[in-house]
Amino acid sequence: MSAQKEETLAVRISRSLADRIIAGAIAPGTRLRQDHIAEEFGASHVPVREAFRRLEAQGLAVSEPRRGVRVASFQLSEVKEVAEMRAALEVLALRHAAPHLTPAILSAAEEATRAGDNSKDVRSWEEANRRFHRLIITPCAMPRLLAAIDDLHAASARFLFAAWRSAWEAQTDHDHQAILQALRQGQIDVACTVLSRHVQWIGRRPVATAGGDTQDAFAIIG
Amino acid sequence: MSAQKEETLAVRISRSLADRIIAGAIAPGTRLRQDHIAEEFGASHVPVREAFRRLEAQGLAVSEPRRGVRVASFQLSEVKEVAEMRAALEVLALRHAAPHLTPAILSAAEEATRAGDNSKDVRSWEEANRRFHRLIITPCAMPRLLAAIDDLHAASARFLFAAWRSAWEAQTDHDHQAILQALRQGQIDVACTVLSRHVQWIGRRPVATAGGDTQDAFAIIG
DNA sequence: GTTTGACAAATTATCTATAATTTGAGGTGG
DNA sequence: CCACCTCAAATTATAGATAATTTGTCAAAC
Repeated sequence: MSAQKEETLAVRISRSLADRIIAGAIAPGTRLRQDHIAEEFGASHVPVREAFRRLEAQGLAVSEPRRGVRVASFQLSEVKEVAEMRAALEVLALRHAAPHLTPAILSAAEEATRAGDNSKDVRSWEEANRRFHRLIITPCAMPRLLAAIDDLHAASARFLFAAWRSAWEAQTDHDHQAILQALRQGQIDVACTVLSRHVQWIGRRPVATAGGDTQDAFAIIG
Repeated sequence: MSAQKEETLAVRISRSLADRIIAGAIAPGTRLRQDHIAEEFGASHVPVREAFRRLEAQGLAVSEPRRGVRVASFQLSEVKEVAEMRAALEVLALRHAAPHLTPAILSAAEEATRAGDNSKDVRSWEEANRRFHRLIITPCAMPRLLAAIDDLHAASARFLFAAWRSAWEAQTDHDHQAILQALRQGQIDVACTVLSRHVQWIGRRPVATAGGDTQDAFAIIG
């Protein structure tokens, strides 16, 4: 057993909570009670509080002093903000990564695109989509930039799952194909332009609220 | 007295440590020992550990499980990375802020430029420079974006203070003036172009190392 | 003179118990 | 109905204890 692995308890707890928040398993606004969570993980409150600070930094939770920590809520304006930040940073990353892209990386990215097109549910589509984006930008070798983009992808996924919790129909991703084609032909500017537009495409979808009426939900589809 | 203010002890500790790390008062690589710091602040180790997680998220400290937390080190590649990220994100922010800029904001920014030009030391120059940049982008009203830019400014300041700890000679900032002029004339594209080049200008300066020889230090001057 | 090994000291990471403060809920009285 | 009081629950923080691990020292061996 063991599997202590070099990982601290706080990291494991924060990752586990992050997964649930992103998946929508814990609703926005829900209070995260340290003692309950500590009990759930068989831990004390100390690592739980550390996990809270990590979630806060990722923008997944908000802390009000003396009033505890809640799952962060989000609105349309935040979806737009994240989309534009992703566009700016992913384009920057792609420009640096482009000279280091190999045929092997590009075919792995193509495989990820196919996996996304054939996905039966949102979760596996999101996983494939994230894999595609990560593959083509990782060779930029800019750790701070990549970490920032990862956090933005987490936020994106949260929006997506909130809107498309069920009822997902995959469609072939022409943008991904266009990006790959441009990269293969060395047309970096074209690839960057398509990528920028791609991640800023915001889908809309009517969703039933708790009150019984429907209201539009928005998410980044790319 | 009191001044409990709505702030948690961990926040105060992390801010205090962040200031010292940015100012270069604690050298890169230095171990941050929780019990020592706890004693210094008259606190216990729990809020200190929370402060560490915050510093980690800001990129000012790195943590190795079971081996503690160290002040993050940095190299030229990281200076470049931060400069490019700042360029990408500040341009995005400026585009959104531009329509909301008022004459009052622009004259406050002009005042900040003058304050920078007349600064006698790096710290006050950095303060004025940061004020200028914050002023012209704050009206974008994108909290996540502004928070990300703030963190990048902290990293920038760290590079700057490491290279120009003493011996600072101020010079009139023509870029700031050009940006303001373009904004006044509604030439947003021009302002963005100048801003992008401006924050990517990396200064170089020979600095004496502990070993006795000199080596070049680099920093973002804008 | 290095290198190795053993042992002591320091440090991290965690738990448990406890105190102080604050929030929020509920009930009582005006 | 609203104001106010009380009280339970939760957060924030302290303190002390413990196991595991890292670090540092010092002497013996090569």
